[in-house]
Amino acid sequence: METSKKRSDCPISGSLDVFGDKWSLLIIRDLMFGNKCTYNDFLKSDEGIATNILASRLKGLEEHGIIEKSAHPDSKAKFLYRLTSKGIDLLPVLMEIYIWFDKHYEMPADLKATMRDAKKDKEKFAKQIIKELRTRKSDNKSSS
Amino acid sequence: METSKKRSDCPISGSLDVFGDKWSLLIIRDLMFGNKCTYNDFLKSDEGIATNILASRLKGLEEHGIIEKSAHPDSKAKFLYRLTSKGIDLLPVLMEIYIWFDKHYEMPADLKATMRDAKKDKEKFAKQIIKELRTRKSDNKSSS
DNA sequence: TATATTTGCTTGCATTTTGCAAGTGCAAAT
DNA sequence: ATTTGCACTTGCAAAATGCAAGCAAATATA
Repeated sequence: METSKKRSDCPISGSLDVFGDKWSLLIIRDLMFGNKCTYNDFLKSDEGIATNILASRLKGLEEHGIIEKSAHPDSKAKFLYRLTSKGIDLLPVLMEIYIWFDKHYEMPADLKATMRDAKKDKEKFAKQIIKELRTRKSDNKSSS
Repeated sequence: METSKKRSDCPISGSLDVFGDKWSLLIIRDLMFGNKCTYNDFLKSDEGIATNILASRLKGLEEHGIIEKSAHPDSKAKFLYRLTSKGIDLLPVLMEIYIWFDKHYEMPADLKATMRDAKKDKEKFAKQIIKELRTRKSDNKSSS
């Protein structure tokens, strides 16, 4: 299971116990930037997460209070996964990873412009994203 | 081995392919804040990394250009591991993880004061750390 | 209304990664 | 000359991951 014991008191170590695996941060990315919010949305991501792993990661993230699961307004067969405010607070971490990657690797073309914005004024960029995340709570278009 | 193929073109995914496991970021932490620089230094960290895993992670981080291995000035039996500038560039990522953790969990007492500083002026804090990392290249006291 | 499809999973099993203990070779200290 | 320290490697058990199939409830389709 994913309710593992903590390895030390170190904040980095403790954080890794929450999202330090190959998949959790990708789910968080999908929720934050990918406009994804259902199980099948996550399954369809480019990296190709296995369905059992996805289930276990969603459970873990929920247990750690990073995401929350709720009824989907469109259908009883669906569920809505959303970032909690604790999850949204990971935005700066994600942003710094993007910035690091941008500096040392080839950035996908469609992200280059966004990255320029983000680097120009991190605070502003973050606020914009957070605003979108909040408004997304009320509306819900799950079109690809 | 650790020369895994990339899962997608996504920067988050690509970054995780470099340091997205349970141990790599802890090694980077030790190099960045722990004043550690030898194999045994890393082995002795609180989390208790297994020696074979440590070896494989060091190899991976070196292959990815995050750290570099060199002769230890004190002894031919030792090696010196240091962050490259690419590795040092991960400082903002680490800092944001600390800040996130500080907000949502109990911070170890000895880090609270440091965190206050870091949050007050991130740039300044980062520059200070980087400065220390650079000067550390010339000197080298591996006392605990 | 009956059937097919979608959705969000679970289960079983093979493969891979991890963890643990022991061992190895070279350097350095005693 | 022998022991100790350092940086690993090796072998094997345990755990995590990946893959394919299955499954129940809800919804769409005929």
